[in-house]
Order: sequence, then structure tokens, then C-alpha cells
Amino acid sequence: MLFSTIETLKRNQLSITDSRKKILELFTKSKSALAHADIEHQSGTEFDRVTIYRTLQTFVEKGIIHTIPTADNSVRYALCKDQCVEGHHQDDHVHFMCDICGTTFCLDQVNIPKITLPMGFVATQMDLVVSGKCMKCN
Amino acid sequence: MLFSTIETLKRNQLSITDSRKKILELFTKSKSALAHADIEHQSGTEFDRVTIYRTLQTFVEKGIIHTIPTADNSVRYALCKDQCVEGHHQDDHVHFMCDICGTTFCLDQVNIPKITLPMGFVATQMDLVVSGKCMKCN
DNA sequence: TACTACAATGCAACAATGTTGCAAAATATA
DNA sequence: TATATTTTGCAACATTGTTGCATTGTAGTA
Repeated sequence: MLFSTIETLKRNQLSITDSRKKILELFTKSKSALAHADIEHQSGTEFDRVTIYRTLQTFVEKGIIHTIPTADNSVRYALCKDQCVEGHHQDDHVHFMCDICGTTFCLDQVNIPKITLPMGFVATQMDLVVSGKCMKCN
Repeated sequence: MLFSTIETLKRNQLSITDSRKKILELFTKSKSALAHADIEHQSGTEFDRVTIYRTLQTFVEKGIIHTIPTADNSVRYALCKDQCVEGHHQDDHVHFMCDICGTTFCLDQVNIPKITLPMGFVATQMDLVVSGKCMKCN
């Protein structure tokens, strides 16, 4: 446990509200990445859909969570490590999506290898998403 | 030019229809990847939205086009190279999304490097999406 | 070319997802 | 505790994606 949810919010100059505490808690408790729909279901009818959208947006902007691109039009979110700050993310680890159970993992220990881009292209971010079977479904 | 649109459809045992010809043409003419919305705009009111959805789905299943995951909830599609066949895609190249103009490129010459996954994980597909500035916007 | 079986399309209706403006409520600060 | 500011919930709307079914178009064959 690195920071409590309240500490994390304060550190990012965010006011402490029920929805932010609860949603951030969901992320810290969850071993895998969450889609908007997951959060909506897990938080029940406690918060408005709009609040969840805005909270996720705020967290991404502050560098608390990062997005994981998917091929099925349902972006996932996961907690960032400490090196992410407002406006710039540094999530250079690989993500894994299980085709069977749908779970999305952050493989923090697996780094994205450096690659050489063609002339004229300048990279600011790289996302490597691997799909297949996870250790539970294998 | 490898195959004409009609040849490609025949090769994949698809009946030749106006929408399939037109949509496949859009892909062959386009240097970059297309989102559903792009196709809808570029084909005007010629085809129903539903037809476009179904056509794209069919093309993906047949291995004619492949999906490119994105972090902004708008999956892009691009033509596959010859090695893709029904049911299995072999698109191991890197994709590049320009933050400025939004264009998505297939970097066919840049291959996704091999990586080592943790115990228990088995990969069937890898997607590496790089974002930044393309050669036009640089 | 005409006929038939089958596949694809368009339409309608719906579900899910995402966005915006604004009044009410909650939070932070003095 | 009072006030300024931020956040929330609601409503209304826009966009995106899905499904069933009647109609139309395509492929194959006589």
C-alpha cells in the first residue's frame, strides 16, 4: 500500500468527495483494469453515470490512472505508477487482455521495447497490448 | 496494385455487392486507416449505417482488414497484407496515430519486437500503437 | 435469359455510450 | 460558521452499435 485514497487525492489537489474516494478505491482494490461499465456496475446506483465519466477524466488528466486502448471499443483504465504526473503519463509497461475472461492486466514487469520509427515520425507514447489466454484461463 | 476489389471479394467467397466494392475501394485508395465514421462520411448516404457495420465485420472475419485499437473509443480499420486468412490475422506491424491530425498509419516496415510474458500467459495477438507527431505535422 | 435458392440490404426500433448546460449540493478556505 | 468555489445530479441530447424482419440483389442452374 503506497498511499491512501485520500492522500492520493490531496497530493493531486483534488477535493475529497465520495465519488472520487469510492472510484479510486475500486481501482486500488482491483488487480486488473476497469472499464467504465465495470465501475458503473460495481458502484451500483450510488453515483450518476456523468459523475463517473467526469471522475475518470479528471483522474486521467491528473495522472492517477491511465487508459488502455482496446480493439473492442471499450477503453480500460488502470492505476498509474508513481512516475505519472499531471499532463504526462509514463506508463511504458505492457498490457494483457484475456480473450476468454476479458480481464485486462498491467504487466508492470514487462517493458515496451524501444523501436525505430521511419523518418519524420516522433513518438510521445507507446501502447503495447497483448491478447491471448491469462494464467487462470490457460 | 495487388488485386482488384472484385478479385479480393471473390477470393474470399464473398458475393459482389455495391457496398462491399465501394468500401473496399475506400480502403485501397486510402493511405491511412479508417474509422467507421470516416467510411460513413466518405460514402455519403449511399449505404445504410448498419450495412457499413456488417461489411466491416465481414471483412475483419475474412482477414481482409484488421482492427487497430485506440485509446479514444474509435477503432480504426486498415487493409491486411496477404498473409491474413479467414479466422486468423497476422498483422505484426506497428501502428502510428498522429496526435495532431488524427491520421492512423500502418508502419509495415516496423515489426513488433518479441517480448517475454510472465509464466502462464499465452499470447495470440500483439498490438503496438505509437502516438506522436507524423511526418506532415512535425 | 429466366427461375430459384440464398445472401445482403434497408428500415425501424432499440440499447448502450458519451456529452453539455445548469441548478442544487457539497467541499475548501478564511 | 459564512462565503467562494467546485462537484454533483438531472435532463436533454448526440453518437455509436445491435437486432429482427421484409425487401432487394446476387449466384448458380436449367
